This record gives sequence, structure tokens and C-alpha cells, in this order.
Amino acid sequence: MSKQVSTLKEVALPAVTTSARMAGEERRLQILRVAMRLFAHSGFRGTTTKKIAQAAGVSEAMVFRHFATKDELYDAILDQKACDGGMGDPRVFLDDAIKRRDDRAVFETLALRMMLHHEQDTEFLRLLTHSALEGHQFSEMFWERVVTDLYEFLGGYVRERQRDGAFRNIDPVVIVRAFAGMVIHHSLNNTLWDKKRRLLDITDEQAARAFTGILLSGISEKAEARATRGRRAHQSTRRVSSRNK
Amino acid sequence: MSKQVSTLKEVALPAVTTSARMAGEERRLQILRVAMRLFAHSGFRGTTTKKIAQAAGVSEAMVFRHFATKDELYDAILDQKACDGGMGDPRVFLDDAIKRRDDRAVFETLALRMMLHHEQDTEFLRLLTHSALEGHQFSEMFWERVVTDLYEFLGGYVRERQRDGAFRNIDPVVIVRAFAGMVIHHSLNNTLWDKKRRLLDITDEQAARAFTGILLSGISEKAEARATRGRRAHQSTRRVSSRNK
DNA sequence: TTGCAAAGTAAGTGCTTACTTACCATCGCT
DNA sequence: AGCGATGGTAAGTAAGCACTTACTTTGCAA
Repeated sequence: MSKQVSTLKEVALPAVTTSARMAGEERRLQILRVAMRLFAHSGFRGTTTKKIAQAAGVSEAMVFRHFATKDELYDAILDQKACDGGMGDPRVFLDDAIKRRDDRAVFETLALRMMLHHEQDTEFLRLLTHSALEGHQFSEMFWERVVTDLYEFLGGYVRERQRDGAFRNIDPVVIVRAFAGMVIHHSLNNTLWDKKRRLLDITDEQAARAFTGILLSGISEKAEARATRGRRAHQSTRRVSSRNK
Repeated sequence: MSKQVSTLKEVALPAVTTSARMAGEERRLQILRVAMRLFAHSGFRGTTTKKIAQAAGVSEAMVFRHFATKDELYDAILDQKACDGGMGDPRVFLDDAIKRRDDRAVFETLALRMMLHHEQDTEFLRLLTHSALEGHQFSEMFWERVVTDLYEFLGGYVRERQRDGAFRNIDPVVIVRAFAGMVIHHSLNNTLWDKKRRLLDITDEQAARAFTGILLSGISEKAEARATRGRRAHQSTRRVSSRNK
């Protein structure tokens, strides 16, 4: 590594050309959206109120008319993100699959929902990670509310299926961690590390199917469950995304 | 969520009480160590030169005597971390297991090595994540050098074992991603999100064994490979770490 | 048409930041 | 003893920060 390496990239986000005067609420929302983008990119400390104002095409004073402090603005953004919940309630959109005891559907739709959410709202993962690093309440709240809940819920399902004799007797929490690990790590890779997808370029559907396949084969009690499906789910999906070229 | 939530935690790192005059190189290393801790905690922008100086028990001017700029100090730290490589060369410490075609040993020792490294050098993951979020060269370099290399190496092994007929025909890159996901996500959880291990408290050995078990059963061609081992590797390891109480 | 509330700004305020300057203190060597 | 190299500091500086003040413009209802 050479000297003088660090040059934090400047994102010249083009000032939104909303020339005219805006209604109060409209301007408020616009500032919120703009600030969200900036906070997601540079974190709390890396984003100045001046930049926010410039990106919104107003003076700094306008920012402070709508939000008393920078903290308040940040919290307003996180509030919004927290209300989104993330991707909807798993208890709802997995209800059907769970009743049918369709393990593949349970894990695959969950994986897909998570990855799609992470992909369409890339700011979310960035805000969350920044928050976790900075020790901000948001990440703690998200953990306690969303993550804990998911572990409990999915862990419960796994436990049931173990009682059914369908899954091997592995600590359900470990299974959930393994599954979440594959999915979230993949999303984190795509939004943070390997945006160009140079190492692995597959669609979310392919990823969801592959991860689910590995996990289910990995925890299933019966060998039969493995052979049925998940056999043709791949064969060099690498660098052949439906999205690219 | 209530208003005015954000209060970035202040870490009152006690000033290192090294009263006396120090030799140049000694002081330099001390500042480096102290700064590493602070940068890992608060990132580049969140760490002031004043705090570094205070934590090292010297005046700010001393910091700038040893490092011309804050950037140079940061780079010096990342240089050191990068030279550590991370955890040693997998091609070396996996050599034996690979020659024996001992899949379990290959994945388990790799997982363990990674997790132990992450645990004993928690600053590493934090620095890396901060760097990735801030778009710093360090993360890119790490990606290109270490990560890409690991994918290639481990992917190569997987491909061989597929030719042997031992593994199912899944894209090797996907398999590596799934494996890395479980391991890294678990480490990230322990160092960033759930430091108290409230959700899952197992030793690195247990985690390595469990993840390897799931992965290998998940990708093995033969049903026999599954039953042999990995059967008794757990049964509610939750909340019973050898380290706690 | 006018009046007035709300949208908007220019130019600050005081504090913090990275970094500097000009000076003192102490160690080790002859 | 004494002196130069080196460890160390107090007190800056200019730029940048979050936030304020005092003021101007504009849409629109009566």
C-alpha cells in the first residue's frame, strides 16, 4: 500500500432542480429524501447540513426550519425506515407455506423477500450498518424488534419440523443464523463490497433457490428430500444474470 | 420511536498513563495502537486527532510529529492490518486437509481460523466495514487481494471434489458464498450487533462445526457422508458457552 | 388590492477541526 | 559540564461545522 491513500469519495449529487417555491410539507419530504440518500452514503458524521441543503436546492436555514437539529432529521429518516419494518411481516407472507409444511417455499420466499428488499432499498442496509458502527439506537431497535422476532418465528418453525422428524436435531437458532448468514451476507456483498458483481452475478431468485437448496439438504433428516429438487438449480450460473447483457 | 433519539455513545477511553518521555519509535507505535482502537470504534471522520492525542497521553502536536496528516496515520494503520493478511494463508494451513480430501477438515478449520481471527482482532472487521461504507481504498484492496483469492482457491477445491463425484453440481462460487456468508455473518453478529450474544451464544468451535455440517450435508452427493458425523454436534448449544458463567 | 402568513435567504455566531509555529525539557555523549 | 539532537508542549490559525438572526419574497384569501 502506498502513502496518502485515503481519499473519501465525494459524491457530487446533482442539486435537485426544483426551482420554484414549494409547499411546506412538500419541501419537508424532499429534504427528507435527499438527506436519506446522503446519510446512507456517508453516515451521520460524514453528511453536513450544508450538503443536504445544497442537494435539496435550498439554503441551510430552510433545513433547520423543518428540522430543529441535524439529529432530529436523522431520527425522522430512521423512524420512516423502521416503520417500513423492512419487508413486511414474515408471519403473514409465509403463513400459507408454513401451513402446508412446504419447507422449500418457506425458506425460499423468505430469502427472496429479504434480498429483494435489500436490493430495491439499498439505503436501508447502509443506514443500518452505519448505525450499528456508530452505536446508534436505530440498529439496537431494529435488532430487538425485527431480528429477534424473526429468529423466534423461524426458529419455532424449525423446531416444529424437527418434532415432525423432517429436520435433523440441530439447534434451531444455529440453523436460522446459517440461513440468515447466507442471505444477508449475499445482500451485503452486492450493495457494499462487490457492486459490480464481479465475483458472483446471479439473480435474487437464483440465489434464493441455491441457498435454500443447500440449507434444506443440509438440515433434512431424509435423504430423499434432497434428491427430489435442487438438482438442476444451477450449473454455472456464474456471470450469466438475466439482468446483465 | 421517540424524538431526539440519537446520542452517539462517547467512549471515554482512559488516557494511557505513560507518564514519562518515550523513545521515538515506541511513542509512534503507541499512537498507532491507540488510534487503531479509536478509528475502529468511530471510523475515520468520527475520530479526532485531539481524542487520539488525549488517549495516547500526549499533545496533538506529537501526533503530527509522527504522522504528517490524519490520513497518513489512518493509512499506516490499514497498511499494518493489510499486512497481517487477516489470518494467514489458507493455501498453507489447509494444505494437509486438502491433500487428504478431508472436506470436513478443510471447511471446519477455515471457518474456525476466520472466526478466531475476527474475535481476537475485533478492530479488523470494524475497520473493514467502516472502510467499505466510506468507499476507502482499503476495503477495495482487501476485496481484490484476499477475498477474490479465497473464492478462487476454495472454489477450485470445490470444483475438484465435484469432479471426484463427492459434491453435487452446484456453482462453486455460490457454495463459497454460502459458506463465507454463514461464517462472516456470524462474526459480524458477534462483534457488531449482538455483542452480548443474547440470541446465540456458542463457541467458535461449535459454530465452525455446525456450519460445516450444514454446508457439507447440503452439498454432498452421497447420503452416507451426512450420517457419519455431524449428528451429535449440538442439541441446544444455545446460551451455554464455555466462556459465560 | 392589499395584508399577512409562510417560503425563502444572506450573513452571521461561536465552537470544533486538522494542522502549525515557536518555544521548552531532557537525555546521552564527549 | 555543556551541548546538540530529540521528546514534548502551549498557543495559535484558518477552514468547516451546526445552528441563528434579521431580513426579503411570494402566494393567496378577504
